[in-house]
Amino acid sequence: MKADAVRGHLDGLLLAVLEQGPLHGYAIIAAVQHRSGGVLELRTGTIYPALQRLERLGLLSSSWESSGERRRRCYALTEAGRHTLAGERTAWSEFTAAIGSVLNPTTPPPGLAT
Amino acid sequence: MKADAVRGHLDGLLLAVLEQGPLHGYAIIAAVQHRSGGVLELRTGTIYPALQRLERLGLLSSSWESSGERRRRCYALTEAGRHTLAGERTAWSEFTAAIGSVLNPTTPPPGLAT
DNA sequence: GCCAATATGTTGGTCCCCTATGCATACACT
DNA sequence: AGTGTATGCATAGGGGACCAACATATTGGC
Repeated sequence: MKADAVRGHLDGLLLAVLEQGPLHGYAIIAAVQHRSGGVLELRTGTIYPALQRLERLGLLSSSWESSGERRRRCYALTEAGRHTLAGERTAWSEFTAAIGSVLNPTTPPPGLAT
Repeated sequence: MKADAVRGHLDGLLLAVLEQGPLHGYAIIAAVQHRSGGVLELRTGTIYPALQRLERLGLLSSSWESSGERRRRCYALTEAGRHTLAGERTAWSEFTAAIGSVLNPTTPPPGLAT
């Protein structure tokens, strides 16, 4: 998987892994990597600005968790985030359908048993 | 479909529509639009530089078609292009599998009958 | 004391596509 | 003859998004 692959789909990934409960940045990286079968390895320089942006947009809310442990900024999905996630899923299926139908057309090239 | 959607997948689209025969730039735009069900509308400022780049890479070869008509630069897949196209298709399926498994995990969220 | 793992963040750079623009030819309509 | 529309190729400039690299701090093992 080329390094740049998630371009344009990062927001959906972040929202999706937070659907099942709040996580902090480092754990989000691990969650995405795990759920993608080890394929997607996000960088800190990628997700921290993205998380801040999503919080600015009101799709996430954050809080510091410091009790007994190392300080962690935990992000949780807001209602708006849940709604946006649903939209991202729809957009994803439309996107894959569009690209897929060009890349692998259902109309086969001529020449196989007419 | 957001304007920027094809980012990172343009090469595959161009190679794919040229698989069934040579086309010129304007026809490539029409072919992509048609095969995507009208969803993907590439711009000339997008594809002409891309076609030149793919030719530089040896994946396409071009020739001017001027006989009796308006001048057209027709692009055709080379053997290397055909090979790259196969790779793009593999990469595409890996890509969709990776993003899809994060966006729509097969492991459902806990709380539905065990 | 040192190093690895955990954890959050910023900075600079690059790539890639889009918007906007320009130019040229063919054809229909008036 | 002039105008408008469709066809056709091409470049310039801009911006967004992600990455690589770096900076900092704590925890725990050796």
